[in-house]
Amino acid sequence: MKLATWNVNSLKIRLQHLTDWLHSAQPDVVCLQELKLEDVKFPRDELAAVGYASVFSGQKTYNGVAILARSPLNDVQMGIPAFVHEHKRVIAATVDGVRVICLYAPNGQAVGSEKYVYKLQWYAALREWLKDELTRHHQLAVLGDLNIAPEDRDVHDPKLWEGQTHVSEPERAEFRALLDLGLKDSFRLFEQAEKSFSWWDYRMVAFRRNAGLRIDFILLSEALAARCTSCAIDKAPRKLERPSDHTPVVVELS
DNA sequence: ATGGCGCGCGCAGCGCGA
Repeated sequence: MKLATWNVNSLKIRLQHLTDWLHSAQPDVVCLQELKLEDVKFPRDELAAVGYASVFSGQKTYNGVAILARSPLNDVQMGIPAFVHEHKRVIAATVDGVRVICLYAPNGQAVGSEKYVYKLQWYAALREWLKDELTRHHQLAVLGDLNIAPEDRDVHDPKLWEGQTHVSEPERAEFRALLDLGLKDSFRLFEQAEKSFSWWDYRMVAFRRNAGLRIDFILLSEALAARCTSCAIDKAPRKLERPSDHTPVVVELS
């Protein structure tokens, strides 16, 4: 079973990239973020035509999350139950016995800003919810754009980023709190190249300079981590014309 | 190196992302 996450930065613009990638990568489950479209505009039929069922929670212009799967998606839940908010950042569903949670974490804008405070509140609510979810679902995967670079090795230039959002200590503490629930960062279960990133700024030819961050993750419960045989970042879609600024992360489970 | 990009909205230029 192959699970993937990809922040597409507008599904409307990236639909062709997505369907091409589904064809070449052959994932069983894909979590998408930053759809930037209303549910009535979600390309359900186009995705069904290439073999994927979908559940989605979108809104105009901002945010928006979806799960695609080749098997039926059951017990769909949108949002964090105890954190009611208009932002569409969370969707969950069960596929082939695996509880799949798709997340688009708040950006946080700048340390100390209102949006930063909201980001930390969102993470506090997420942590409590996932703690509960892990008692209900043995086989649980959390996939998405978490907007935190957990360690300095996940940052192209830690000195440049020092004290910025995505790397601040309270954000990193929230990431570690997810690991403390028993979730594993699947990427770090395996040997990886140095300077492996999942996002690169559109500006300053950042991709060519590999000036990126690793902020997209697949976290696995212990039962799923035991089944995990690989985790990789697929940089190919970032090299296309008009790419998303993020690229897919993929795990394989036995 | 402090923004140069790319998106949505909507028709000019701004908010936002990370």
